[in-house]
Amino acid sequence: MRISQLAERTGVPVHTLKYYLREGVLPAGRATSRTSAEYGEEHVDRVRLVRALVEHGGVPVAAVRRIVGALDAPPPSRHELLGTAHSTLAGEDPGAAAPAEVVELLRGLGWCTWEQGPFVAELGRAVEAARAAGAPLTPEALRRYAEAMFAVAEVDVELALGAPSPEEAMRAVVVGTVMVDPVLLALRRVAQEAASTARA
Amino acid sequence: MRISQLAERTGVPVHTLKYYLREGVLPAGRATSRTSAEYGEEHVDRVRLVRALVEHGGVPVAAVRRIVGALDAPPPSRHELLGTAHSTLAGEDPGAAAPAEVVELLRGLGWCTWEQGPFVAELGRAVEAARAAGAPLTPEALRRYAEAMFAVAEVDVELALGAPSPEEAMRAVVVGTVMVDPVLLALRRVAQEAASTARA
DNA sequence: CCATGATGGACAGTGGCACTATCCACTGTC
DNA sequence: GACAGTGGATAGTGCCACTGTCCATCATGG
Repeated sequence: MRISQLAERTGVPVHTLKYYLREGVLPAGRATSRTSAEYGEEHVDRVRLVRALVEHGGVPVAAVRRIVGALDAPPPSRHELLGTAHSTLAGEDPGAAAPAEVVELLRGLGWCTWEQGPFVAELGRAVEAARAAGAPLTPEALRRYAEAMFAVAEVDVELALGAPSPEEAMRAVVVGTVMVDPVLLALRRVAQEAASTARA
Repeated sequence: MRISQLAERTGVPVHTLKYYLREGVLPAGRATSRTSAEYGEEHVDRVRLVRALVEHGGVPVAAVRRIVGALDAPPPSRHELLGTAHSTLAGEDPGAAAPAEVVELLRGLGWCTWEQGPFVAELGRAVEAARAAGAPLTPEALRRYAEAMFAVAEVDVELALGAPSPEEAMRAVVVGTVMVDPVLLALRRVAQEAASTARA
């Protein structure tokens, strides 16, 4: 199919598709001449993925480029799959070391995590910011939040392990992580109403 | 204290403080003359809150105005507190009705929720977007995510109920909801590593 | 065979947003 | 009484995701 048909199929304007091609988040079609190229179903999927990440996931286009790059690269073994996915999603440097409270929390929970990794540092920043804003985030509350999110992560891991191929697993981790975040936050709000009602 | 001292205390440039005054997210100081005003500790707290919401919470300044407006308004009874906080945080219209799957899920969980509310609709959109992006979000996985987030919400509600005053409770709900979101997402990533390691 | 319109490519422009800079009249302070 | 600080207004900056314009080239219907 030609670019105008790809635009029609996906509902994305031709101009935006050209922009995606320029930015490297959409692979070029198979050139049939110097002024035309052929696009396939994989391009439709890719466009849908990019739109979802940018629009609903709030991911910057530069990060989308890294993500789709990771999806296109030959996926490593399942062991390093999560590491590859995470380093793709983190992108930034850790910046500061994790505060003692966070490290202690993780150790107390018995989690085997990479304490120098970007997400532990990110967690430290987030906790600090919440406290600075005046949120009543006690260590006990944090521990219970962590246990709940461990249950979430177990589902994540099972979904990834259930994927038929390494490619699918990679997609499950990366897309699942980014796109399920808003689902979890919406569930949290709805659950707050339910929990509040249950208390009354 | 004067605006320059407020800037020094908070680390926010005077120009930005003037911008916050213009945008109505920072109340004016007590005018001591036509060219000077006196700011107090409550202004320091407010600036820290605004910075935290904008910088770490990614909240647009227009939404911050609504949030601080809700914090300043005399808080209603504890029963309607969550509703007030949520309508402040939602802002937007529900848009579309929630899909059948989501409504069914909530009923199956026995949650007493307002099915026409903005967050149920938001949840529907998020689920749809995740599926469109190719995330393997099975109904069973969604159910387990929901249960985990219910545990999160229980902590939220307890923190709010534990607040000494309605003002504090309002702050706990609004700030806690917005600023703890990044904490939860960071915990999810860290927990993924831990859960993945535990499986190996 | 040729007019017409689609295509790929380059590059500048748009709109939203969170600031940030400039300017001005005025005033508290040294 | 100089002078930096203040409030107020207006305009500009940088980032980012597009979006509009222009052009040479090419596919295709009449």
